[in-house]
Amino acid sequence: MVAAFSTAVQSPDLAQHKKTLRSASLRATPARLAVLGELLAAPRPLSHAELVAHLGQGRFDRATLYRNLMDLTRAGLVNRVDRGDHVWRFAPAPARHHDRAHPHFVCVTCGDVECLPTANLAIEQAVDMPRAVRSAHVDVQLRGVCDRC
Amino acid sequence: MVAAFSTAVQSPDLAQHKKTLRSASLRATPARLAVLGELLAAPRPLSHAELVAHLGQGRFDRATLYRNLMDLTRAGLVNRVDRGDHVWRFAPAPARHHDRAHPHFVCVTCGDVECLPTANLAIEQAVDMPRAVRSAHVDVQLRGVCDRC
DNA sequence: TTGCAACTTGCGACCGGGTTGCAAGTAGGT
DNA sequence: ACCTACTTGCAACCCGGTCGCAAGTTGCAA
Repeated sequence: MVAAFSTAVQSPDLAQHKKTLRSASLRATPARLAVLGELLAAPRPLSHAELVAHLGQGRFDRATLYRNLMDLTRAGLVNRVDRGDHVWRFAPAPARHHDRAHPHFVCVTCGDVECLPTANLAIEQAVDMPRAVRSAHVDVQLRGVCDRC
Repeated sequence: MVAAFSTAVQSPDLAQHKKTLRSASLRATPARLAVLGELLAAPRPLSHAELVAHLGQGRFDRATLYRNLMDLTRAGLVNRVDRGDHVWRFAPAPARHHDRAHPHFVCVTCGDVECLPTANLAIEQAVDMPRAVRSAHVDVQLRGVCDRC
């Protein structure tokens, strides 16, 4: 009964996150749910250290949090980004529309990544450019300070 | 006389590097000259660890090499770049033509940075884009694999 | 509901890049 | 040649990132 009760009162979010994990073939463990929930609730990408500060107070080990971040990243539920300060930050993966190439706006202050519409960028080709550029095999990043920062 | 002799036979490069350092208000110490020479001779940006491997064999301390890399970077003679693998790499600063904005091609494999002509990139503006993009306060990076890699 | 294999966790330890304090040594202007 | 400010070597430290292992959980299947 205790188990049944606690299941009944768990927040809709928690149930949703559980589904998300299971559909990614990941077990829904407390640590995993906490990590996912924390990342989804955070206003910006969190570093491993920040996550440890939030969830590590005797609740979860830093190695556990680290491995969960890796699991979520490998599963594609979370993106690992580098703001440029040599610290990995983790953000929930945005809705999948990455099948088609498009430029990204990367905030150099908060590390946030924003997708820009494909139509808004054009590159004139020239023969002396790297092959990767000519064949459009590049990730286009506009790096600057976002509106919030 | 010994001093005079060794000065006489020093390579043209060495003399040039000495000038470079002095014009940047940096003392021309052996370690500094070695670091600058190594970076200029290298075909690609070197990490601190690589530099230690090349020059550290009993010749210079890793802290010394580290501080010299920092000094050169601060002085603008060297650029510190991040390939994305969380290791700083140092490359001699290219001839200054960075007064006007232009896109960069960053090789995600070797870390090399190449400047592209301004005219070859055009960004269509839209009202819902970040202010930084609209005001062109962004560094445009095309990230891919360069021709050599 | 129970059983069990596979997966997770906590702990402890390690690694390596990056960084600093301090005392001894050196570059270079005068 | 001299003197001062800048450099060096050494030794240590910090911290993010990782891993091995034994104990604890999860969730499929019976």
